[in-house]
Amino acid sequence: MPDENFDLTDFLPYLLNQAAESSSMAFQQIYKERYGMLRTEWRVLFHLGLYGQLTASEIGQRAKMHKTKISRAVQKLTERRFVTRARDAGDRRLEHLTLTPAGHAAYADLRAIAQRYDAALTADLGAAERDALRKLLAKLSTASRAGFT
Amino acid sequence: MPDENFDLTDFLPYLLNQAAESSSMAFQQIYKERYGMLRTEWRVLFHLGLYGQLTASEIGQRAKMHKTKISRAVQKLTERRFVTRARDAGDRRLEHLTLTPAGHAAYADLRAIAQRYDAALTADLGAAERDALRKLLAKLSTASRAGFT
DNA sequence: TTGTAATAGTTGTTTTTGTAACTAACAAGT
DNA sequence: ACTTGTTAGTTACAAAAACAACTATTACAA
Repeated sequence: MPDENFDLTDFLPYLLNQAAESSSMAFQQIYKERYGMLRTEWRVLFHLGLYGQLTASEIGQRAKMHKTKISRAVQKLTERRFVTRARDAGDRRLEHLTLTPAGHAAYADLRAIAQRYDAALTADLGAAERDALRKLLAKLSTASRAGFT
Repeated sequence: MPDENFDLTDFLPYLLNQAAESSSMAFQQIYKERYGMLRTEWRVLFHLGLYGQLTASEIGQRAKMHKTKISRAVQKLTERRFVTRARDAGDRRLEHLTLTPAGHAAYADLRAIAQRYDAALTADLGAAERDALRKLLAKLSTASRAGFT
C-alpha cells in the first residue's frame, strides 16, 4: 500500500546526499585550492595522520574505499612528497605508508581547518543534538550495510 | 587551539558521506538493474513524478543539480520514452518536461520501493529519532549553504 | 532599431571514477 | 617441489562527472 504522500524529503538517502554534498562543499574547496588534493587523497592523508603507519588495504577497510582509489591517491601523495612507502620485510606484498614531515604539516593544517569547519557547521545545534546526530549517522551506516531485499 | 583528539568520526561531512553512500548503495542497485538508470536520471524522474510538469532549470533548482547533468539525464529519459518535451509557446527557450505513462509507471514502481527501503533503513530507530534525524539533516543542508571563511 | 546582457539548454573536452584484468608474493595441501 | 587458491597492489579501459564554451532566444536600454 504505497503512500501518495511519500516525498523526496522523506527519503533518507536523498536527504543524506544533499546534506553530505552541501556540507562538504566549502571544505573540499579548501583542500583543493590549498594543496590541489582530491577527496580520496585528503582521506588517505587524514587516515595516515590519525593512525600513523598503515598499509593501503588497512586504509581501505577503515575508509571503505576501493583499493584502486587508494592506489591512485597514494601515488599522487608520494609524488607530492607527502607520503613515503616502505615494503614489509616479512611479507613483501605489503607496503607501509607514512607521512613525511611535509605531509604531516599539510595534515595538521587541514585537520585544524576541519575542526573549525565542523564547529561552524554545528554552531546552531545544541550539544544534545550534535551527539544525537553523530549517533544516528553511525547507526544508519551500519544498518544500511545489513542489506535490503 | 587544535584538539589532538579530533577524530574522523567527529567530522560531520565525513560521517554524512559515509552514511549517504552506504545508505544509497542498495537502492542504486535496484534502479540500475531494473531500468538501467543513473542517479541523475532517477532524480529527474522522481521530481517529475512528484511535482508534475517542470522545466529543466526548475528541476535544477529543486535538486541542486547542474544543468548539464539534467540535460543529459533528460536526453536519456526521452530516448527511453519516459519523458516528453514541449516547447513553451511564450518563451521558446523553455522546455516543459512531463512523464509519459511508461515513465509514470517506472516512477510509481521505484517510489514504492524507495518507501519500503526507507522504512527498512529506519526500522531500528524510534519515531522520535526518525523525526529528529530528518530535521537535523534539513537544518544542516541550509546551515552549510551559509558559508565558511 | 540595434547593441549588450541575461537565460535556457546543449555540446565538447578534460578529470575522475568504476570495473575488470593483471602481476607479484604468499599459503596450504598434495 | 608443485599445483591451487588467496591477498596486496597496479594498470588498462569504459562509464560518468566536472567544467568551459557554445547556440538560440528573450530582455532591456541607448
